[in-house]
Amino acid sequence: MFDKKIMLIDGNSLLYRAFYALPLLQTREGIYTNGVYGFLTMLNRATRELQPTHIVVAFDKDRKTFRNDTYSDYKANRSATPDELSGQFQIIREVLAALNINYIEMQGYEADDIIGTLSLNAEAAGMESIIVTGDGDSLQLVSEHTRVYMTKKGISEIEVYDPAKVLEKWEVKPAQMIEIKALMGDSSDNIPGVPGIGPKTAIKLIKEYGNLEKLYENLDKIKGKKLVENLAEHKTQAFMSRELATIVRDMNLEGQMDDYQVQEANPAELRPLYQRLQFNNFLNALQESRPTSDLALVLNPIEVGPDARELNSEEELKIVLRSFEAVEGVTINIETDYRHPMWGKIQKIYLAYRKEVFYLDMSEKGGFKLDWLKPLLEDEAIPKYLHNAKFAQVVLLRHGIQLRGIKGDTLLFTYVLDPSFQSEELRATVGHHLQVDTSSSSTAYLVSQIRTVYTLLEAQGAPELKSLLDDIELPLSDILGMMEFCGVKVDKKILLSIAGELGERIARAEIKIQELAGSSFNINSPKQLGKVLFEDLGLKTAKKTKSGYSTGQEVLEGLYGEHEIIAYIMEHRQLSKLKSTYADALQNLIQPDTGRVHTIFKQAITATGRLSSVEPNLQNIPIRMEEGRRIRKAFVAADKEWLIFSADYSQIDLRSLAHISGDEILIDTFKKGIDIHTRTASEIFDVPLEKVDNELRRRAKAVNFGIIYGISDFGLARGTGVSRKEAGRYIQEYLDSYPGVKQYMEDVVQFGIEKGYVETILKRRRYLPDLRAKNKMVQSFARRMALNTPIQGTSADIIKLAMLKVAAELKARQLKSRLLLQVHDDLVLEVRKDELEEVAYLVKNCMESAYTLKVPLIVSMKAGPNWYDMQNWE
DNA sequence: CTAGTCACG
DNA sequence: ACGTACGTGACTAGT
Repeated sequence: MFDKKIMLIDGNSLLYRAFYALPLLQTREGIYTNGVYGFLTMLNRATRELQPTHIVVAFDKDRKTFRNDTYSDYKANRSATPDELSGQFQIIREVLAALNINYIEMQGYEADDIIGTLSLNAEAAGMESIIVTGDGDSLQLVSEHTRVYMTKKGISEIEVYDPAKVLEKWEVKPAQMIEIKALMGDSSDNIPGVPGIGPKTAIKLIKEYGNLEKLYENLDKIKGKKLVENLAEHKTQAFMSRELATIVRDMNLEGQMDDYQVQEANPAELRPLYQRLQFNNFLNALQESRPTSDLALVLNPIEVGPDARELNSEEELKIVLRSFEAVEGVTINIETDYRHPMWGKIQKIYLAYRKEVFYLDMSEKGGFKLDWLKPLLEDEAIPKYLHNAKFAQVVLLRHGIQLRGIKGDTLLFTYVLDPSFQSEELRATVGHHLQVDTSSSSTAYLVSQIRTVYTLLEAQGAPELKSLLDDIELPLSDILGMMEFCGVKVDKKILLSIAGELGERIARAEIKIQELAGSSFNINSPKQLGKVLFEDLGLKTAKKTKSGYSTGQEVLEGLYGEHEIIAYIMEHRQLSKLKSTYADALQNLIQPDTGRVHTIFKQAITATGRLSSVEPNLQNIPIRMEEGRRIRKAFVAADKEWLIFSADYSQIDLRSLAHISGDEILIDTFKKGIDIHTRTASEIFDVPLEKVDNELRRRAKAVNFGIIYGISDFGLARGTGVSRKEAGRYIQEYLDSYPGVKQYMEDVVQFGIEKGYVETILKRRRYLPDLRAKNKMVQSFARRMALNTPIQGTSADIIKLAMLKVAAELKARQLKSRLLLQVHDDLVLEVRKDELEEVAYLVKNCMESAYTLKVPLIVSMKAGPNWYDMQNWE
């Protein structure tokens, strides 16, 4: 008896759990797979650990696949639609069929009911049951021969419940779980319970009285007036809740227990399925392994090893290094205590060579000297593989070590293959490409897999992407590393004085605002401000957000004439933004010993190929408004010998568009050096160039922006202030005037629909599966991205090329001047005064010749003692 | 940890 | 009928 073991899987809860636990995973064809992947991983793990003789998966048939309350979370956090979750249920069924695992669903019943019935039948047949689930509903089924195997913390941990464990956690017998639920309810299952009763009270009451009947018999003995009232008032609801919570255990199921015996899977069916889902590791397992059972086909045992071997002395290291064969290269990973290369202290270094991983304790007590590694790190001839090489490079630069011979970077490789993949984490990257659950993998294992991932990607990446990686991103990474290490000098005294002044003005505005409002409140709270404006002062409400009145700039501008207070609020907003984000925050990011701030340029974040900048973000230092622009006074040159120098592309996005679209009029305009917005105004408003006034030019400028962004009449109306209809006419006029652009817009969308991605001049891709979405809104979002990405991305490509040229030229001429920042169309350098002329000439040249477009690239330059006081330079 | 707001290209 | 301009990061309030 009880030597047979049936595994009863709650398909809904498990897939649901997996879906949320894993980052949204999508194949290039747009099939969502994270839920399926997580489900299979859990199935594997459970099978491996439990060794069942029988398996069944149960699905709900009458219940919605997800709940209303969580749907809104889901919508807010994930851009997926419900279709994509239910789509995954269908895929699971297909996979289960190929695995020859039975699944059951029955109209009018939930998965729990099927499981409840089967576990009872199993017991009668002398079998042990193990229920695999992601939620606690089935705890009531626990008995001597029925255990619950429940996933926790997403899917990474597992807890096994037997009667003792239930008692420990819930202080009652498994059968009493329904009484608890009857009182506390369960919003996810739409069980109301009794209001005001949560788990604590429910447990207390059931522990004392055993069940609802006894509880209500003794209602007069219960303490707490409100509690008794609630219990009395909701008596019917409590009993109804209990019924809802009770799992059916006597369904009429046709199958015999032995129908569910573990069987051989069908590789011929599995293979195309895994291919379509891009489950490469499962696929490999299919091809390579000589399966001992069907489940070995899905199983991909989590490899935790190899364990790292610790090296403690220079001698040991030398012996190991001697065994390295230069050509094969070595994998390196550096861990710091804080994830900023200029602030963090090195804690551990991992080296991996072939199958071995070595671990160096770099903490104080470890006593390992970084200098011992210097010969290895600086040797150009030893190829090195890293994940985020720039981080290691900058950390090492701080210790006077030049990391040379970087051959591969899995972060950048992952990015060029698919810029939408969001994660800088090595763990996530390895998990993503090798399709293994790395949640419990050791760092040593992850480091050992960097090389594996790199080789895998080399095998599957298109050649033009490999070239984008090797010729652009990898060398650029080195330049960005030097820029980060160099940093920009920031004068703390200037920031302090600006902050002081702003503080006073903010205080004055605050007093005035409170005077006018007649109450004291926090102006920085949109919620409180909305109340004051629209309730206390009774201003007419224009726009709403999810959670209340909108108090954004646009709304305030609309209210400008309505009340005196508005002007002060706008002033307060502006000033407190400047103070908190710039004047105050920047001070804390100055490195005390050098007086410089060291941003991190994120090279693998944006979907279009641009860089981004963090800690601090130096790509959004104010410039448009004079008030904020003054912040730039604090960004100063190193000393009297140096200048801040800035060179920016004029209209680079529109030039990219001219090139990509080949539109004759756009090309003509740029070739003749005519102001582009004036020309556009002349075209769409049908007036001669010299008759274009400021207002017409302003509108035309907005139209040009609209074109770049993937125009819509609504958006343009907002940008210009004209009516939506009027905006629609502008667009029509524009497309008639620029037929090349119109053609481009049609072509790029068509290309995107056919290939699944759009691309830039350097063949950088952005996958847009949503172009084929059924949901119109989702689709038109994707359409705008398809229109914008080649333009923005091409401009990003061009300035990256320019940076490579500039850096190479500065180095070749052995100039001391250096790149500091990139702000999308702007390069900022720190230039020695005696090099100014040469540098200006060289930078202009490199930028203008970075890539030969069908139109000229024009660069304008400025120089000065700080980032504010700049004079044009020619 | 999210939403609202606002700084930049 | 829907509800939109593209791409970022940081701060604050409030759950």
